[in-house]
Amino acid sequence: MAGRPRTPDVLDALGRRIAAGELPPGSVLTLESLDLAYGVSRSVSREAVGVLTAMGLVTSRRRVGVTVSEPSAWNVFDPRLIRWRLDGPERDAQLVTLSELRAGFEPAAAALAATRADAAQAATMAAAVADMTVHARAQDLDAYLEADQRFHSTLLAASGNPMYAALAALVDEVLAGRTHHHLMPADPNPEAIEWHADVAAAVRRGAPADAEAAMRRIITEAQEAQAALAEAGTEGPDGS
Amino acid sequence: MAGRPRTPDVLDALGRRIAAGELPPGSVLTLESLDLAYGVSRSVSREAVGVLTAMGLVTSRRRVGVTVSEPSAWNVFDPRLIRWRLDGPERDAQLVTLSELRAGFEPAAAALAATRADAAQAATMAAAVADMTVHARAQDLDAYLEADQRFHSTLLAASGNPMYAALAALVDEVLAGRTHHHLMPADPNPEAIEWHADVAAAVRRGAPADAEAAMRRIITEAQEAQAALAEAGTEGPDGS
DNA sequence: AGCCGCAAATAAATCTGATCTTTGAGGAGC
DNA sequence: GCTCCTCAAAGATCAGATTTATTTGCGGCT
Repeated sequence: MAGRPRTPDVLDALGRRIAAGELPPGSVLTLESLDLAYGVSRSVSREAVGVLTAMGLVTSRRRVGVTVSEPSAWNVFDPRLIRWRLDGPERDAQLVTLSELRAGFEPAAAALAATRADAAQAATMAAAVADMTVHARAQDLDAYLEADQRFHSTLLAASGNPMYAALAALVDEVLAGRTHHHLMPADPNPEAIEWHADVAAAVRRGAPADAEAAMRRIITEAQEAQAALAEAGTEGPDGS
Repeated sequence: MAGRPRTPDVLDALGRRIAAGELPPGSVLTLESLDLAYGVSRSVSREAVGVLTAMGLVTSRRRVGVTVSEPSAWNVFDPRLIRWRLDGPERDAQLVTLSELRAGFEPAAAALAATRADAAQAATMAAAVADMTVHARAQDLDAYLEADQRFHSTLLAASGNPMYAALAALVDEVLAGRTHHHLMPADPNPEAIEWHADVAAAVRRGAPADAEAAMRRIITEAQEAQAALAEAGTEGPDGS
C-alpha cells in the first residue's frame, strides 16, 4: 500500500501554487481538502504541510485550517522556495532580488577568501578562469556557465565561512537564470573574464582589497548588462 | 489521545543534539529508536525527521535509517538551526560566522535603503537612534539592544529587498548574542551611536555612498570591540 | 432591550497502530 | 569469482480514534 513516496509530489505542487501566488496570503486550506485534491492519505498531506510550515509558508491552527502566511514570514533563503519562485511568474523579480543580494555579499566573500584560501582553491579558481576563456571563444554558453559557477563556488568555499559557502547555490541560480533566460550576451564580455582573473590572482597573493574591488567590478558589469538586455527585451523589440 | 503537540519537542531535542555535535555526521538512527527514546508514536518521529530533512540536517533512506548529513549540506540560514547553534557549544564560532556575513551584506543594504526608504522608515530609524542615545546614558543595555535591533530591522526592510529584510532575524541574533554574551562594553561607544545617526541621515537625504560608508564603520567597530573583549575574556581575565 | 459571559456543539488538526513496499545484504548456484 | 535470488529490516503509507479550539447559542446581568 506504500508505493513510491508521494509526499515530495504533494509538497512540490503545493509549494509552487503558493510561491506563484495562486494561493494568496490568508488563503485557508484543510488537510481533508488536500488529501482529497491530491488523492493521498492524511499523513501525506500532514507531512507536506509540516515542511511548508517549517519553511514559513503556512501556519496551521486547529479549527481554522492551514493558512498561507504573508511573504514577509517566508524563509526566502530556502533553496526549494528560491527554485519555486524562479519557475513561477515572479521569476524576473526574484532574479533582481538575488542579484542585489549577491552584489552585497560576494565582494566581502572575495576579501575573506584572499585571507584564507589554500593553494588548491587558488589553483581551482585559476583553472576555472582558463576554462571560461576557452569556452567564451568557442561561444559555448553552457560550458562557460559551468566554469563560471565553479569559479564562484570555489571562491565562496575558500572564504572559510560556511554561510558564504552555502550561498553558492544562490549564485549558481543567478548565473544559470541569466544564461537560460537570455539575459547574457552571446559572447561574454572579455573584460569580465579579465576581472575574474584579477580576483583569482588577488586571492592567490593574499590581497583582500584587490580581490574585493575586482569582484565588485564583475558584479557591477553583470548588473548593467542584465539591465540593458532586460530593457531591450521588454521595451524595444528591435533586435531582429 | 492526541494531547498537546509533541512534534515540536522531539524536533527541538533532536535538532539540538545534531547541532551540538552530539550526533556527528554519519550517525544513523532509526525511527523506531526515536519513538522509543522520546516515548512518542511513529508519525511524530516521522514528521520531526521530515522537517530535519527539509533543513538538510539528515537524509532518510530505506533499509538504512536516518543518517546525519555533513554540515556543508545544512541549511545554515534556517533560523531554527541558527538558534540551536547559538545555544550549543559552537556558540562563539557561530557568532563569528554571523558577524562576518553581516559585515558583507549590511553596508550594501544601507546603500539600497538610501535609494528606496520612505519618509516613515527614515523617521523610525531616527527615532531608534534617539532611543539608543537615551538608553546608553542610562546604561540600560536591554533597552539599548531593543533600539539597536529596531534600527537595523527598519534599515533592512527599507532596502526594499525581501531577502535583506529576512536577514533582520540574523542581525537580531548577532546583536542579542553580543549583549547577552557580554561581548559588549557596559556603556556603548558614543562614536558608534553617532555613526548610526550618520546612516539615518544619509538614508533620509538619499545618499547611498554615505550610508554604506557609515554602516561599514559601525560594523568594523563592532568587530574590533568584540575581538578585543573576546581576547580579554579568554586570555587575560584581569577585569576584576 | 441590549450586552456580556459561559457552555455545548462542531470542525479541524493531532496522534496512534498496523500494513505494505522497498532495498540492502548475504548466500546459493553457475 | 561473479551473478542472481531470497530474506528481512526499515521507512512510507493508510485508515481510524482523540483532543483541542473556535464558534454559536442560551441565559443572566446591566
